[in-house]
Amino acid sequence: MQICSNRSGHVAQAAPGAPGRDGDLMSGKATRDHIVEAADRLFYRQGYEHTSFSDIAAAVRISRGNFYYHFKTKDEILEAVIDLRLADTRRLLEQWEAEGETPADRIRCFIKILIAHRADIKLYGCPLGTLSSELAKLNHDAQGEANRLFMLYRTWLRRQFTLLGRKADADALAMHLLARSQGVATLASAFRDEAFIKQEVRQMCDWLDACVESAEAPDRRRAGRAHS
Amino acid sequence: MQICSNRSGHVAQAAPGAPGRDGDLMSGKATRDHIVEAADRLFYRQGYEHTSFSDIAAAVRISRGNFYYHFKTKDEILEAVIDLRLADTRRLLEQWEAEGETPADRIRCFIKILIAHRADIKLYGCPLGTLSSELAKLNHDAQGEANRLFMLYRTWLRRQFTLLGRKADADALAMHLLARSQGVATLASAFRDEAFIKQEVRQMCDWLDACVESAEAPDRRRAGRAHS
DNA sequence: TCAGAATTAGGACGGATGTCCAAATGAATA
DNA sequence: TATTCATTTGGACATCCGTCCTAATTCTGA
Repeated sequence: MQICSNRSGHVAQAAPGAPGRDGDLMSGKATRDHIVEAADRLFYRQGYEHTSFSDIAAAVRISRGNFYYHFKTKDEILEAVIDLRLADTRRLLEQWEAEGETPADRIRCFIKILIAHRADIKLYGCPLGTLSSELAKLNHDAQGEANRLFMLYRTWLRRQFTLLGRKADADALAMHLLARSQGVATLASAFRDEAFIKQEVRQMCDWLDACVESAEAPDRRRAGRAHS
Repeated sequence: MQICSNRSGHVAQAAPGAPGRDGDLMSGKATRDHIVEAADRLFYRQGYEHTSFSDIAAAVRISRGNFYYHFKTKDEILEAVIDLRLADTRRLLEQWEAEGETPADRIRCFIKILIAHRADIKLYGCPLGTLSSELAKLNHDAQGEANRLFMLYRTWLRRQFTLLGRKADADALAMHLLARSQGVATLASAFRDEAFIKQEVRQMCDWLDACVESAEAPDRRRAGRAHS
């Protein structure tokens, strides 16, 4: 669900007094990071297969041949991009963990990420879902790695729902919420409709409130209708 | 939502006494249809960009050069595939219209298509959603045409919800249901989980029942919680 | 300052792709 | 049978892609 780079700085170890455009002076390790960041953005916006080495090279402003020094194959770049996203996601989840006081608050953080990234979602869909389905069609080896991103959110949400008092169906609730987010992203992108995102986010928040209610009063079966 | 060819026959004008495998004798127009059908299936399973002329040619068992006679460009094949899917979808919707006695029954037909095609969805996702997001990333001209597929379902569902007595929010309900279907397909494919499909379909049916209830008793605001 | 390592640039390569064409084949008609 | 048209074939083509190599450049430490 995170949209590309919510990493802190751009240059890891910025060289002193580098004038002009960003990344003029990049010391060793930084170039690799630049490549991965540019690939991350391009894979999201254009798709993995439709992004060529030249595209990334042009974005980072290095020569095409330079890639071979940092990555042997295109698959290695994909792997690095996925690792980057995994790390970013872990950081994001930790942040929510720290910010939200109650489990419901934290889940709301998850839901509201659709709002925060609505402009990108409208144009490019969800970075998780679109990458996952592309790799599925390519029968790509990294498919399993990419789906670990989904798994990260799934287990995190499951824990939140468990803490909420819905231990029995915590995983089902996590999957349900993930699916709804995915669906919202897909349709918002297809219809280029940001308002739909807001509308559905409101409903998901309402649904979450109902979950909390039914967890607090487990004998009250009526509220379970929303999610058996 | 329809999964590839639910068309009636395979060969349009079958030559008499054609033995062996299907499509041995194909008379003129039939070859074009064969190409489109094979492309339909391959675009769904491998994606549009990742499917080459050679792939389709091998599937139809014609020479690669033969394409130029039937289609000038690859885009033209895509266009034909989308047109085919549009026609199939229209036929499907008409069928549901005839089969279902109540609007709720007809909407249930829509929901249950996830069950009917769960094996394909698990492997390749939803043909609408995956094509839509692929074309979005390619910035392909046919993107608008592809999204007319979504529009077909949207307007059909909207009409059903209107007939159900939910005229005010019929479109929102239609979009909501479309989004949930998309999300279910995406996650079922990512996690290779057919059981999840069944589980979510059950919930969608429950949700539909709640919609019917709240439509029959519009003063009863409590039920609206499921979908404000 | 200078040698050696790290990094980058530029291009060669084989293969695959979409496009396009001329010749061959087949079917139907006169 | 001879002619005409529709259909199919196999391959040429220019281009792009991922990969890989070598030479140049830059950086680093003694």
